[in-house]
Amino acid sequence: MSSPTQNRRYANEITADEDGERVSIAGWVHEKRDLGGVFFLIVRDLSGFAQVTLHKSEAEQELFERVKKVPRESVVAIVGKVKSEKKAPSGYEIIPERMEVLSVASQVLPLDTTGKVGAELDTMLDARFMDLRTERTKHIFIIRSRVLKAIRDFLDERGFIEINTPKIVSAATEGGTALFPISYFEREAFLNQSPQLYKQMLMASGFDHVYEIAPIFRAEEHDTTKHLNEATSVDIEVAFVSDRAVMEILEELIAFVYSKVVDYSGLAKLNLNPEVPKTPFRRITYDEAIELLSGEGEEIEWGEDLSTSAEHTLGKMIGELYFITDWPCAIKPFYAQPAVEGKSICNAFDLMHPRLELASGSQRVHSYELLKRNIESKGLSADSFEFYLDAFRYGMPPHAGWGLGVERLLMSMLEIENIREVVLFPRDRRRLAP
RNA sequence: GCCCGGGUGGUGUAGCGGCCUAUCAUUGAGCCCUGUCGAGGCUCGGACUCGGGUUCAAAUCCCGACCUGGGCGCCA
Repeated sequence: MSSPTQNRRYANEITADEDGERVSIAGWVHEKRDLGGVFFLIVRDLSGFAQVTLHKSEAEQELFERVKKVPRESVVAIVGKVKSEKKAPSGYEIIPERMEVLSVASQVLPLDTTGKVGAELDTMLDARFMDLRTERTKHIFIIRSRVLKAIRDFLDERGFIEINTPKIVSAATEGGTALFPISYFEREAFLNQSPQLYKQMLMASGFDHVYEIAPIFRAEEHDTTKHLNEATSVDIEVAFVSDRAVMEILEELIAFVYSKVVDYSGLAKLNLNPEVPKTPFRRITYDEAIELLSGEGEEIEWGEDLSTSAEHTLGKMIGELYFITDWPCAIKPFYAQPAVEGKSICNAFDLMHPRLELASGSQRVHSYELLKRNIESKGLSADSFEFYLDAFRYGMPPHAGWGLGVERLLMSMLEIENIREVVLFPRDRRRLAP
């Protein structure tokens, strides 16, 4: 006897046109509906659902009893004949000849996979393997995959080279966030907070368009719906261009990603109907942002970063994706290029969604002397940046770039409130397993 | 880190001093039913986070621990 999973088909590939043909499906027992004389077994696979139908009077008794007994969420392989049937949800059903139980599921289940009863996020994450069997969660991660593919397609198309930089780094970093220390043989090392220094060093190498999609680690003890301790960042760096050029790449990329998501049929399962944002995105300067906020009674002192409530207020006023440009250098990293030498405004920008910040970038300092001065003026030691600064001494072109949070992009596109929902196995202040 | 909430069957919830032998739904076990698609009907099983206190009486009030949701801060 052949393997029951040989020539296995997906549920949504089978059509009523195949009436009478023998097919093989495999998946999880989603639901069982026992009507007495007729029994329906709903089998779920990646593609969707297949209805397996048994009539008590026609089916082989032993098979009928076994099908009735198989616990929900068990893994089964079914071989049977396709029957065109208008009363079946997808226009066809399968009249089984064989059923093999490949794995019996224990009862009772840690959460409901049919969507009848909800589950709290914590319950979902504890039983993520099962949560992924629900339609909603499954589609979130299929969309995530499409988003990442769209990003790669877009950047590849424009001649970018994909790079991989180290995730274990020495102490020198751009500052700001706290790092996770790790033991590296006899030395202390850290998990990287961003590929910033490395992607910039590549600008000196002649690789003048690079991108990386990789994890970043932040040891902040933040406990919010939009922060993770391990996140995925899309970083690009481009030589011989200004901040304006990389802003254009960013907005076109975002629009392209949206266009690849809106035509995904699974969006219906999330009850979403997103629109592709129009480019170019609105641009306001930091000064204009402060003024707008002041008009709403929200006073930000010049030179201070925008508070969460300021971000929300601005977001409500603008109501779409927008850039904030011309930031005070004081609240941007040392590598942000001043608009005019010696001035306090930098060629730096943030890409904002009405609910949260998605990306930030800038024109970079490419002068060795200025960069060294900037590092020192931020209270950092130039010595520990030697490996980085060296790249600026032997021919560093002007360059610009940005970093985009994949999870934040996803949660904003899909109107998901908690960032943990768009990560398979999120890492936060408390969660280290699964 | 600060400030507010919340921990009740597997899951999601109601109850918020005595009416609790704790509600409802779903899940589980079993039975009836030949077209279900959140199937329907009937029977049964299953829970008050832990420790201390107040009280004649605690799921309910107080204290502590642990877990957890949100807002803010930090941060991207």
